[in-house]
Amino acid sequence: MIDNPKLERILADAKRNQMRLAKQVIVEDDPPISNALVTGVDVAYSDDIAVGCAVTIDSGTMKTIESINIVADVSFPYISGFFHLREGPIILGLLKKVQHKGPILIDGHGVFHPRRCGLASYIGVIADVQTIGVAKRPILPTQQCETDYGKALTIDGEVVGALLHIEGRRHPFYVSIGHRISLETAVRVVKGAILNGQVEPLRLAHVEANRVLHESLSC
DNA sequence: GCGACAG
DNA sequence: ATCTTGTCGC
Repeated sequence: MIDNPKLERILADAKRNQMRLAKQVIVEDDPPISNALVTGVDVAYSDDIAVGCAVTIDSGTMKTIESINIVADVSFPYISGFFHLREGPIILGLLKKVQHKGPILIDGHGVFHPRRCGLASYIGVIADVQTIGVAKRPILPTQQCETDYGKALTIDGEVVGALLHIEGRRHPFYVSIGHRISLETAVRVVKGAILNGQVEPLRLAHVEANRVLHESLSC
């Protein structure tokens, strides 16, 4: 693993990097969403082996347009608030192979983060792509307020995300701006990619990542 | 000091 | 997230 003093230094550096990147996050639609293509990214693990997968679908038909995957070694541990140190490298490598351009759904938070730079924002700024954070659980306590696009999540009055309640689901999705998109549009994009109570691109990426993982595990 | 804490 | 069978609930 990594010894404590070494890890402390890495996290201190990562914090400064996150605060720097947070200032570069663009919270407007840039560019405006022009088609129905949406990409979902997920990573599956077995010890230090990781399989990342990106599935692009047409949210109008819910059919897959493109599916890419990558296998890599990952040793950095998961630490809340520093998810990017574990999953960032593999997702960045994955996106280099993705052809279709359009909003990318990331399994995690965007600006809903202690330093306003969760995995989705990190990926967005570093790769200069449109990203949206979609998580199943909050990372920080928040307040709520009603808006035209649903319940917004706020921290000390600052809007950091939105709740997306789906019928038939016990818990809501936590949607937040990743990069180059407005919260209103982010919610609309995720909403448009829902199928059977699930975010279809993320579900497909999850299934495919696990399939490839077990496949490459038996060889 | 104690508990919480994306995947 | 992952290790894992049957099981509770809609």
